[in-house]
Amino acid sequence: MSDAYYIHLTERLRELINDLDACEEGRLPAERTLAEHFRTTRVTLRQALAHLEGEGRIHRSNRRGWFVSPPPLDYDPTRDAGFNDYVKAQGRRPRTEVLLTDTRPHRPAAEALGLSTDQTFFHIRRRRFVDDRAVLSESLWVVPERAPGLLEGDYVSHSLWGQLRGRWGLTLAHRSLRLYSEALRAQEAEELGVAAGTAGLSVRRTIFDARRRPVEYDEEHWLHHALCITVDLENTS
Amino acid sequence: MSDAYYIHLTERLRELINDLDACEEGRLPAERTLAEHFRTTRVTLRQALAHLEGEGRIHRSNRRGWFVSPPPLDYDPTRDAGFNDYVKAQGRRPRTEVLLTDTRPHRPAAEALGLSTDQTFFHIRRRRFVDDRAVLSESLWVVPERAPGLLEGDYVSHSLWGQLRGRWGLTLAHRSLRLYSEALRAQEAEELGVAAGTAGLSVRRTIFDARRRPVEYDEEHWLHHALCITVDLENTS
DNA sequence: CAGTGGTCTAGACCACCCA
DNA sequence: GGGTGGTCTAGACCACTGT
Repeated sequence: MSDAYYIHLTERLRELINDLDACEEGRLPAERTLAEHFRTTRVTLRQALAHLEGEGRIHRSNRRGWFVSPPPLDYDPTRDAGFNDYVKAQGRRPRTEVLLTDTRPHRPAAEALGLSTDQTFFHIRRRRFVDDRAVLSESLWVVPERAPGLLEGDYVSHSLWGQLRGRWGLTLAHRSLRLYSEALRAQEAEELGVAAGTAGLSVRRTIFDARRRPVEYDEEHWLHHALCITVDLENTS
Repeated sequence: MSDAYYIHLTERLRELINDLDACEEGRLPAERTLAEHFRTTRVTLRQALAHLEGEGRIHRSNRRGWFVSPPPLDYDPTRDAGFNDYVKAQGRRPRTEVLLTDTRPHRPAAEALGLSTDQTFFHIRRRRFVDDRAVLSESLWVVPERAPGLLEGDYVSHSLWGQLRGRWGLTLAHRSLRLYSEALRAQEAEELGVAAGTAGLSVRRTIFDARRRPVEYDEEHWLHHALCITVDLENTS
């Protein structure tokens, strides 16, 4: 039924968003204001907003309101350019917050890396921002034998992978990626300032060095429209 | 607010889904029936269903009802194993329908491949099923000079890439992928039997041969929870 | 034609954010 | 404390699917 009112509403809101985008303040008016303006109810209005959210045109910050979404970030998970580098290269402003570090076993990491389940890891959990919007919550588990003293280092402002190569001479030779569309769970959602159940994209990486020794396992949870994944391959057939 | 009723409902429905999953018929009862059973309204019930849909536990076929979702398909877009092969390898049943073939210019393909915009292509549009559920709508544009006579061949039951290698001796040496979370547009949604705006995953591929000649460009639109993308890389740092 | 999901109304109260 | 989004009610009619 393409003549549903919320479809029409979606198009009208799209125009509004384009106008807002030109302005500084990319925030939409209150739902009640919009509903009144378009002579409909909040339910129908929210249906249209949800539609635009699904397209990645707008997003909401939990209980704060609706905002125009910036263009997605290009991201190549197969390259080890640091987050800071590729965000800056796209004219955006990166920021990283470390939420926690510890040393302990972690079953999924152990299984992915083929280690025994009581293997301990250096664990880093952090949150990353683009232009002051939290877009990524991630956890890394590094095999301590590969990078002794890692947690004493400055693993935030410098690229972690750069350090693994530079300080410990590791070659990140074998990498396995898994990408999956998900609904963000309570913890990640809270860290990213969105409602639980918001659409996300999960990236899991398992890395071995040139001697096939396990190096690292990590899980990334992205706001799903914050990124466009790109991969360039040469001669891998 | 984790004590919202729809959250509780979500958990109850999750149990119901697990039970249904064991049975043959993976269809949920009617919304009105469920709403009455849980002593709530359809609005609230649908909120819980939408939550589970976002998690990929259930999906709907437009106006037909809600169904338990099967596990996602593992898919490596960097390998050129045919769809039929890797679906079967996972114990699932593949099927392909050709929706249309023609020969004409296509601007996005031309731009991606670095050709002039009046370049014509062999165009194939098809729909692919896993266990009789339509999960993928795709269009391919092949440079005619690379594969003369392609559209007369049996490009359906055999792997297209296999033919490019076998019949025309092409090496698919340089590949560029773009993955993006999207909302399915009217045409793809209709082909997949879902409502427009349903969450999807878009995969775009650009391929050059060993001599860097343009070979093919394609766009895939997947139901977003129908697949888990996996990529294995060796020594690419 | 009966039953289903899709859309919509006109309200209401609550939890949280920010000034 | 005022305003915001988040949740919820109790209905209604429409469009489509399947028999």
